[in-house]
Amino acid sequence: MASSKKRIKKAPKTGLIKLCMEKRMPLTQKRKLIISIIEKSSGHVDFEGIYREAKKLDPSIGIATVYRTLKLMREFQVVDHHSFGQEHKHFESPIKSHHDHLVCNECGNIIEFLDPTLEKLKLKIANSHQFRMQSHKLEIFGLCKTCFKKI
Amino acid sequence: MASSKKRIKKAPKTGLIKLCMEKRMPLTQKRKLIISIIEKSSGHVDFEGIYREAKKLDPSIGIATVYRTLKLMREFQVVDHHSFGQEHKHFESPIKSHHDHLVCNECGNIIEFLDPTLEKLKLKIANSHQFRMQSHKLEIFGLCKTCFKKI
DNA sequence: GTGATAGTGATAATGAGTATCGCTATATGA
DNA sequence: TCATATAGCGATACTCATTATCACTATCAC
Repeated sequence: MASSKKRIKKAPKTGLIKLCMEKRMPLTQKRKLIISIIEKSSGHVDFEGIYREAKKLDPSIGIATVYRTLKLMREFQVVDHHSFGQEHKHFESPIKSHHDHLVCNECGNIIEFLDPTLEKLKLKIANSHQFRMQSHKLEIFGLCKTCFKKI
Repeated sequence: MASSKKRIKKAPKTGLIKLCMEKRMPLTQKRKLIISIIEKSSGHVDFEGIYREAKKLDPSIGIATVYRTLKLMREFQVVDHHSFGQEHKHFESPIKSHHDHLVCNECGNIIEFLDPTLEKLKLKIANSHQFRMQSHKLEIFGLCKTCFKKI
């Protein structure tokens, strides 16, 4: 019967853990471990990376705990997650010229637009980072005219 | 033994089918059906929508054929597919302020950037469509400095 | 026609993510 | 200090979208 605490209530710890406490997300040693991994990975980590690192630091940790903690963190809005892959794919003819999208969070409707200033700016930004642009994608999420009126 | 042709070589058909022929993608009746569904859906369709419509127009069509055709079309670059969901999630601390991403297609590295002009422009575009912006995401894909030099 | 080959539908397999279950650790109260 | 309630845990069963497999069919070149 060691004294491994599962529910921690204090400890002013690092920024992200502090944020979790402020948002009243219940913390445990395992959760703190996962949180610190996300925080330490100064840029971006995917599930695989988090799980591998967590397993290394605490081999007893289960895959479900990592998934659960990430889900919990999303619910408490203490992580952002970006997706660079594809999930809910929409197909369209490439005969149409390039355009970007306004996606309504309420009705799911998609409005296409093309803004020449924006296109130029994208290229300018890439160039300023000595980055060779091949493709690009901008999505603006929010409420369309109709849904905004309803709410 | 009806005369349902499976491999079509001519017929100057619609724009998207023409594009397929130009790119030498082998066409069949079933494939043409799927292609026409994508083309007709003037905006965006997801798999579910394509399959439902295809099944309605030709109940004998199998789910595998729809998946196969879409995959083939991607390989022949005759469709664009956008994803508004999330697949390969990257997690990061929200303590960091908003920023966009340059994603290297070669090494997978991600460069963060923030451009005030861009941020203003996003809002301006949303407003011009009477769209209430809640969040937004810009990703520029291409080659980072290092990978560009290598190639 | 005859074989060779590509396309097809049904279905098995895969894999990421989630739900379930029995067990453990913690907190609270007597 | 012990008892009980409850949250968290790991293992694993399960789900569901997508892909691979397989036996069969249609088409093409001859």
